[in-house]
Amino acid sequence: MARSRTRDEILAAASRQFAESGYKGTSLQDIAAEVGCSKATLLYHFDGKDAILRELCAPAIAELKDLLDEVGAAPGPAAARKIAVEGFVELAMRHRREIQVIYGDLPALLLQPALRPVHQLTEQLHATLAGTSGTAQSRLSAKFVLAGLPAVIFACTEFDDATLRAALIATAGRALESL
Amino acid sequence: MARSRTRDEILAAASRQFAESGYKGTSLQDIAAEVGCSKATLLYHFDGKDAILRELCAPAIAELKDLLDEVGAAPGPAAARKIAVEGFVELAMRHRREIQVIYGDLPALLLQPALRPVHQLTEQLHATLAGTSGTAQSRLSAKFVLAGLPAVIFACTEFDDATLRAALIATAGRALESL
DNA sequence: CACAGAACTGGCCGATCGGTCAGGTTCTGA
DNA sequence: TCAGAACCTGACCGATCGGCCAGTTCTGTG
Repeated sequence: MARSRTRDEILAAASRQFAESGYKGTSLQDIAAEVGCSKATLLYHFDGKDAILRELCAPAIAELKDLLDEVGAAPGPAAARKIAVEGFVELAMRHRREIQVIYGDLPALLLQPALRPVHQLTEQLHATLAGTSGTAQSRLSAKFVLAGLPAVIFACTEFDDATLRAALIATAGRALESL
Repeated sequence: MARSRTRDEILAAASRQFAESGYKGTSLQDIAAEVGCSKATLLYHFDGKDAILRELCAPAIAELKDLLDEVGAAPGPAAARKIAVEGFVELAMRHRREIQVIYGDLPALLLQPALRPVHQLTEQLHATLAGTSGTAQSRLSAKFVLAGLPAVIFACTEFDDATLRAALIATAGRALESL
């Protein structure tokens, strides 16, 4: 995979800047400046700005897909919801920046080719959290949780991971417990 | 105030496009095209792109300030929190698009001159929701609610306002009730 | 040492960005 | 009737965007 040191540094700088300034708000020149190389070097290692975003988000998107497979194999709706919440918290914490980039710039960023699969995956996750009842209240709580989790995970760097994980699962659980 | 019909149409188009595509993702040309006028006309009516954003968000920001004054005059922490949640839901619903623009693009958009006051106001709101205990859990829940509310309000156009308002207050209340 | 291929760069491209300006048109009140 | 205000526009500006390419430097191998 990671074939060159410069290539990794480009991904790292892009991750940081995309999360901080947004995809549109970050130029190739900005990334190149942080890496300490020329803009042409970025385009030597990647097929374009979109390709950088795609490769950056690929692991997170793949894990999101795995999570949904796991959710699909759950014995019942309650178990599915539990897996979805805890799994998403875990996933979002492992990929803080990417999740921030993806979920922080919706819906504008969803039009980006690199994030094509995300929309469907998010819809599935939403459906799981909302449960089978399909009431307005349940769908709304699900959206609430899906929006709140990434925002908090990115914003809260002050807590250690264990504390953050436990608190998020508790808060999300309370928000969803109307069902 | 609104001195011309074209001026209002510019604000309406800008509001819609900023919310849909983000501030950076919307060009003056895009707005002009929707209005059906030239780009120069936008800059005749406004001092620049930033001025459009400023005027667009001014009412929402003013109401946010009023809300915080009201919160400050509450008899106790519990009452303050109740006023904050219900007031913010009401405010965010009345200014769906603007709230989406402001809260949907953080933190990149906060650097925009037009949104200078927003950061401090948001901090105050956060402090109110978190309460005086200052525990990690309470601060985290507060951020969770502040991120979730705007996202849901913008995303959920399927429910009537009364349903939405009631459900949001209930969900936010549950998320916060660890205190 | 020679050489192939990977890594990297400066310079350039067309497009588009926000913004300016001179000038034309339309509205309005004395 | 007519001057001035209000309104609107096409043409243009410098800056910056993502992307491209020819050419140079680095590096590992026979």
